[in-house]
Amino acid sequence: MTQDTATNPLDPVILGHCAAEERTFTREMLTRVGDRWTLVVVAQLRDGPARFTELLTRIEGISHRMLTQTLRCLQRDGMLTRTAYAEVPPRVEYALTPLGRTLLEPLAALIQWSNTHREEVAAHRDDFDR
Amino acid sequence: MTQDTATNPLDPVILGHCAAEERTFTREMLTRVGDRWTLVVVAQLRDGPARFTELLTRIEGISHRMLTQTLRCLQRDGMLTRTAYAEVPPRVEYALTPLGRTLLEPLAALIQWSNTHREEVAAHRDDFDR
DNA sequence: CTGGATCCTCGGCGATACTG
DNA sequence: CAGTATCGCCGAGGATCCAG
Repeated sequence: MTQDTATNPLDPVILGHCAAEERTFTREMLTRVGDRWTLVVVAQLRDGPARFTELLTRIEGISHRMLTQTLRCLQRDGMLTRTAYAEVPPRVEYALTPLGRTLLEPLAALIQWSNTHREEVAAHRDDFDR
Repeated sequence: MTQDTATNPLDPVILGHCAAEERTFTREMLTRVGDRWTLVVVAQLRDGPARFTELLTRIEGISHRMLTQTLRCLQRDGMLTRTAYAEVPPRVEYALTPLGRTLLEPLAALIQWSNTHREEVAAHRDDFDR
């Protein structure tokens, strides 16, 4: 490969100087993180497991359908676990896995960025809209 | 618990313990970063300015319409500059601003994460789909 | 309570045609 | 060459109903 592709992660992934699999996966992850509910769900599980209805209640605005879908997606990727208890009525608990937690760290950096630059961006927008 | 809420950016932003403005803006930024073209455009400008058609050619799959839209969006936020030269035929150059470049840093962390954990996630998926 | 399946709407995006 | 406006399609996602 080219010499510096290893040093800056942006080069290989975004510019295409790497395996198609990696590019695809990275795009997929960015899309995930950028979608409406993934992060909210993950954040809700950060301090401990929660049940389905519990999440549905706590997360304002999410629909039944999207919660299911988001949970399945995260579960499939090994970001969270689903534990069904054989009771009536059924009880299901979702919990973040260690892998799921590792994602929170790089995300924090991005969130930090947005907090730091919010006003600067807002100023640019006002200027542009004038 | 409560004491470390200030140190972990995830708490205020995602969990809602902060100003609505900040939450909204953070969501907006995550959506931006997660959309199909923003990062690709930014990456293309990383090594220097480029013209409209140049970008259109280099970025495989992007439509005329989406390139315009993506560029306007980034320009409005002060992430890039648009310079039109009074010539015939017209020439317009787009260039990343310092603000735009600062965004690349936290993004690299996320991209790094996806590279590191790609195979692990893939394994989970295979397992789940079985 | 959990979660699948179905229907239906709405908005994003590509294609295209048109201005400066 | 660069950019806007219009149209039409397609799919994401909400509402709802059914099942275990």
